[in-house]
Amino acid sequence: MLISQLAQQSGLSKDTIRFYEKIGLIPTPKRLANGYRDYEPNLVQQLTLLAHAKTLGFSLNEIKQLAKQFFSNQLSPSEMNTVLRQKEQEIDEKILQLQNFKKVIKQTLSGECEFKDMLN
Amino acid sequence: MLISQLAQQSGLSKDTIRFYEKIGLIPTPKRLANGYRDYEPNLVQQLTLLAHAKTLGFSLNEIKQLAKQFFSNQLSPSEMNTVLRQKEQEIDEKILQLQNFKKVIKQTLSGECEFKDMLN
DNA sequence: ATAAACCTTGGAGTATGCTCCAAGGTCAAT
DNA sequence: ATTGACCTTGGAGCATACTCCAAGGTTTAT
Repeated sequence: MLISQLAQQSGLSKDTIRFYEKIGLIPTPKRLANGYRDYEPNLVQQLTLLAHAKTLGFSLNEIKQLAKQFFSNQLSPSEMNTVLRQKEQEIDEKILQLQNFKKVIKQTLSGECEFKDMLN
Repeated sequence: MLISQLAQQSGLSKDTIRFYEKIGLIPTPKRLANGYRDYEPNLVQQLTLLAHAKTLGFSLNEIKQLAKQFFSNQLSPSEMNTVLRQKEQEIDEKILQLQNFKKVIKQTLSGECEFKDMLN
């Protein structure tokens, strides 16, 4: 799979994909005889997951560290468990914050919001 | 309320608060006779809300536009309703993505994850 | 009246995350 | 064999969001 196709299917730009490779966020792909990058099709899903993580407020570095921890095999099963449970908790917090946002929006919809002086 | 106190209570730095004022994200505060900024205590909650929005992946510009739309009074009630319902939907999507994340984490916890080749 | 702890402005610098060349090689079609 | 559509690298440039001076004014405490 060439980079254009991967770009098109993942929704990321070719430059972005090469940039992610440069910073070690995705594995260096195999190369064809002519030097072109040759991607595994499953990278589409990985990039999609990555893009979702970004819209959820995770930085590239956080994503990188997270993936490293997950797949390094340098963690004992119990350490791995701890990392995952902790991440699960962070995600639960984000969900709570979003639900709180929804509440603010609903209050605004029903005219009960007291944040009207937020802007001048 | 002086800027140091606001910084301390909101968890943002003084520079960040002044920066947010410069880009019009928060109202320009009253000034004391000596020129010092004098903040309303309720700005603490607004800054906290803002910080939460940031960790949820909203950019300062999105937050600004959102707040503008909400409080501009240039929207008819029905337009306002449309904006809010749309935002509510975006939030629901984020919640779904987070829940999907949790699922991936749980699969990893139980050893069913197929993303092990994500990093080299 | 001098120090310590506040505040002000303007502007420079930094980190992150792309985004866009420029210069050149490859490949398929006409 | 030339056009057009791919690909490569390296490096510059850009938007966002701070972060950190420098130079100076204010206030309180000794």
